[in-house]
Amino acid sequence: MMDTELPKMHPSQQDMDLIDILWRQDVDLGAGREVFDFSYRQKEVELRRQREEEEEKQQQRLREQEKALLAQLQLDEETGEFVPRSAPLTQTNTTNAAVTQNGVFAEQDGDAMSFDECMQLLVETFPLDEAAESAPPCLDASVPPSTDLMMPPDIPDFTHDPLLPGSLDQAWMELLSLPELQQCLNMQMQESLGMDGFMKPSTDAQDPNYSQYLPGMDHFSSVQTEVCPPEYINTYDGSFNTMVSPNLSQMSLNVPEVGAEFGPEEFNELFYPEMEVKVNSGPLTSDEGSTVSQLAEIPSDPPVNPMDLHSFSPGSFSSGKPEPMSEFPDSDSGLSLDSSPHTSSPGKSLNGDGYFGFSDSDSEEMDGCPGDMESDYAEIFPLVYLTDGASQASLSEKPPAEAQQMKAKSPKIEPAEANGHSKPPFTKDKQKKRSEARLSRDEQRAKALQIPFTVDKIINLAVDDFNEMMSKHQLNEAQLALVRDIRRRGKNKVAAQNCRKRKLENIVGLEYELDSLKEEKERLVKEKSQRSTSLREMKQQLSTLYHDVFGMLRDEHGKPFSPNEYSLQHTADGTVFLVPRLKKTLVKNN
DNA sequence: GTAGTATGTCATCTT
DNA sequence: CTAAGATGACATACT
Repeated sequence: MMDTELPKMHPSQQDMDLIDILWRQDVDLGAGREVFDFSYRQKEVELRRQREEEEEKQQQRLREQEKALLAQLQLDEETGEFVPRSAPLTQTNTTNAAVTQNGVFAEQDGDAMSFDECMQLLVETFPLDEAAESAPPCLDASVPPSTDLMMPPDIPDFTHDPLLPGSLDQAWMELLSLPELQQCLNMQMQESLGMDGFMKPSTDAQDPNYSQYLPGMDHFSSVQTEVCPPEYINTYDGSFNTMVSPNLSQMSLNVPEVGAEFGPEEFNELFYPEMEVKVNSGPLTSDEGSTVSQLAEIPSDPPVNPMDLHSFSPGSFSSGKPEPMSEFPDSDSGLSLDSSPHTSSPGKSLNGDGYFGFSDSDSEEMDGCPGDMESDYAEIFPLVYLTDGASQASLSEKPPAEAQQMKAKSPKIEPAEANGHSKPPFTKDKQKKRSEARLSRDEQRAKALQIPFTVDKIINLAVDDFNEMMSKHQLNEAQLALVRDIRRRGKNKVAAQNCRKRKLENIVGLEYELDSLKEEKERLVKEKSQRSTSLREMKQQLSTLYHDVFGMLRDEHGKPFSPNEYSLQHTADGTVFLVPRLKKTLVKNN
């Protein structure tokens, strides 16, 4: 709810600005308001580039914001469902949160100090040994999961983020300043880190999907449930659960998120110098040994960077072996999902039937083509992936499901999935999702038949190149037919888009023409009126002149001629005759 | 539930 | 004649 609204705010504002600018430009160019639309269209080509740049910047900013907010947003949804809402908080959300939340939040400001103090206290209270057991475990657990699970999802976002490091920092600071976090820290300190009995299963908060999709992570979830105190979970659940290892304190919970973006090492250096030592140094004791070991394995590899993603060639992914970790479809979808609030999508937790779309569709998809789809997408539509960050994330989750639909040819499946998410967090992206799904449909078909080309190539290659490409591979009838269909559909799709665009432009052009004609008509009517008036005046003058001249004429007796009996007529050469009316009529009659 | 819109797809015509 | 493009008509999804 909040998330959808917030993002829109910025765009609208910017859009308005942009429109304003464009309009002003048009005005400068002499376009009137009436013709604004049309001129706008006509200059579209010229302005498009500019607009796109603007939009891209805007989108990036949006993504940043969304990303920063995602966690909290998720929190809202999930908490709303499962737990007393603890408040996530971003500048934008703060207002709402403050209203809905209890007094705890009122104290947000000035919490930063408490956090530092907490850390200090923690260090003091728990020598390295203990820290290794308690705090470090949290970090470890949290970090690894984030890197492991979230890597794919984060990547897209991450690619965007580098440009705006500030946002991350800000989000971080916000997280750190969270009252819950502080509270947790305090509690943790008080209770010491011996959280053994602490945790009780709050799987609700936890995202079952991860375990489902990431076999390796199962133990994580279990560990979480055991270790994490319900209160903590409740407060943080949402995005945090999914992203962070549960066993950690709030702090740890937050950590993973950051770690995912910065990489564990960086994160540790920044916020947990001491912790870092422990984590890195040590085999983790406690019940999470397994997790720890995983962590160790999963090292503090910095999250994959954008370039890395790019480097992934479809071929490598589509090699055909489903690799649970790297290839996992979830990773793809998760890729988008994790970073986005989706991870915490309420639907999942509530229904418990696993990730929306992933459960069934994934399995199906898997059989046909191990989840390399996404990777392929990344290659085929790199821009989309790299530029679309958050929104894309939401999109990516759907494709599988939709693809399934397509396969089954039963669009009705979607509603069922929709149920899965009682409320899709990012409905605004649905269009994109849809289009993406469309593309993925052919993609999936191609995958299913193991067609060795990308849909992109199939569609966009020139005839000669296409034929050459086809000749290099032995394809069976079905494959050939599919390739032809894909090419035909792809080209027709583009043609349809062009056609519609043209039609729209024609309509706009005709509207403009209509306006022009109306204006001209008005002008002509006005001109006619003026000329009519002028003519009347001239007639009047002529009449006056006539009477003056006629009145000055005298016959041989010095008497004026009667206007009833005579009239004045003039010839082309300017000669004027006095013609008897009767005579004239007689002449005429003759 | 309906109307309007956007988009993909197919059939057909045109280039 | 074929391929590609253009376009009307239809289906579907979404708002």
